[in-house]
Amino acid sequence: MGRGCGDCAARERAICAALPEPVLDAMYRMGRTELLRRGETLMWESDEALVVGTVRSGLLKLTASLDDGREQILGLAFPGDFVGRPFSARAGHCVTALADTRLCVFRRPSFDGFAREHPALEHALLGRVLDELDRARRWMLLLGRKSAPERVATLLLEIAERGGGEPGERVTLPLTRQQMADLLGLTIETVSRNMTRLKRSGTIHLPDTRSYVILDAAALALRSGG
Amino acid sequence: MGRGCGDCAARERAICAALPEPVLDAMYRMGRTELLRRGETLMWESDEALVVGTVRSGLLKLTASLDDGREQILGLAFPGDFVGRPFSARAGHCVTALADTRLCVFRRPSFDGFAREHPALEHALLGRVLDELDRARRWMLLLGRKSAPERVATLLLEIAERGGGEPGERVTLPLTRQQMADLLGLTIETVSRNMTRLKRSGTIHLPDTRSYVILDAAALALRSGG
DNA sequence: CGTGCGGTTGATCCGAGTCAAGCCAAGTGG
DNA sequence: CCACTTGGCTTGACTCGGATCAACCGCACG
Repeated sequence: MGRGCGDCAARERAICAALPEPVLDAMYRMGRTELLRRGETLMWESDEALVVGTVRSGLLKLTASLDDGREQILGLAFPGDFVGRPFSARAGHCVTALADTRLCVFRRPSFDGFAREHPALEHALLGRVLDELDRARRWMLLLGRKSAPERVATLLLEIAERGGGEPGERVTLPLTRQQMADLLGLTIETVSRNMTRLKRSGTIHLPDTRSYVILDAAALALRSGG
Repeated sequence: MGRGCGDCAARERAICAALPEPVLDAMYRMGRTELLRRGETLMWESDEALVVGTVRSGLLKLTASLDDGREQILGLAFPGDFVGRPFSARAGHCVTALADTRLCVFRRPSFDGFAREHPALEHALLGRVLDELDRARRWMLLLGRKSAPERVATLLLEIAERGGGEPGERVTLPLTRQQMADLLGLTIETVSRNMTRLKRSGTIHLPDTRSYVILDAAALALRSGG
């Protein structure tokens, strides 16, 4: 696949879907495949953002932090998701791998120029960013107004839904308890306590610490607060 | 100015800036001026979103709520800002006037089609939505991790900055205490207490309940937590 | 084997929520 | 003119949920 990241870009479900062939070809030549090991960081909150990219496999977190180290996860990037901040020098958040992750990476200036010349790409990007904004705003409601039990219930439902499995199926949890806490604006202890509370009430089953089964979806939805 | 909202659209600083004349002309014909009185709502969280628009004058809030009435303000829309959710049937949030507001409104389906045909418009929109996403994410850090005093300090700095006046200038506060609370994920009492605490410490001055003067910007920045 | 990491659980603390009272300025109606 | 209401705001007393501090478990790994 030469210098670019051919089959990588070609298989992106969101950004590249619906792009005409010649546009895709040109994109191939711009992109490079990059491997990010668990824990490594693609870009920093305060640095100039030199790249954008799409996730091929693995999982990334976007985070922002306060001076004293308090951290908030702003979102996760699953395979197919776009990361980085086009048209701006600063991303405003860190991007770090939660698992070994393969990316298709573009230098930002080239990507910006390319996007400006290809409305189909900008249209796809716009749809993607609008979805992301919706998700961020729903999360603002959770962070601003939901109680700890509601937050945990919401997260479990969301992940189960995102995975798309049958109700009653085993869901794999791609996050540690600490990462759940960082996503929910809680502490690890509070997350843990609420998980065991859900377990004891028979709402969920916990085969191991990185997966769960929803036993009573209605009860979980009730606890999620709407 | 006929049926459309000619000078309205023409003067939007963000969406229409950089659009070529013929595109603007076509947009004129699509848009309608609408007046929203303080407290009236343009669209509801759960309803189908039939319109999008830009704010000419006044102030709007975007909100989401839980079943039991707890409310979170997701953002404010000042003159020039775009509101609504293009390319989707559901906005996912309410849009309500905090003051009497004039809007330039477009039926969503027409706007969507028009945007698809005019890459310059989609590009402008993309830039706007990316900024909005950045802002939402910075607010997620506040909601998830900042203490009440930090939240209040952050808001006062942000509004002062957005207004762009000199340091030491009187800043008019476009929000009631309740609205500040809804924005910060706090209660009205906590906001009030922290305002008086800042006043007593000499960090700010409060000429009346709807304006303030920053006396010690450094101290305020320090209290905002980074 | 120990060591470290992720997770759980308990005891305690504290910050923000809740409940309640009261202030002040701007209506409103007699 | 005054009496009364209303809405926005402040303040105090108290409660409670989630943070903090600390101990401990279980397991993978050198």
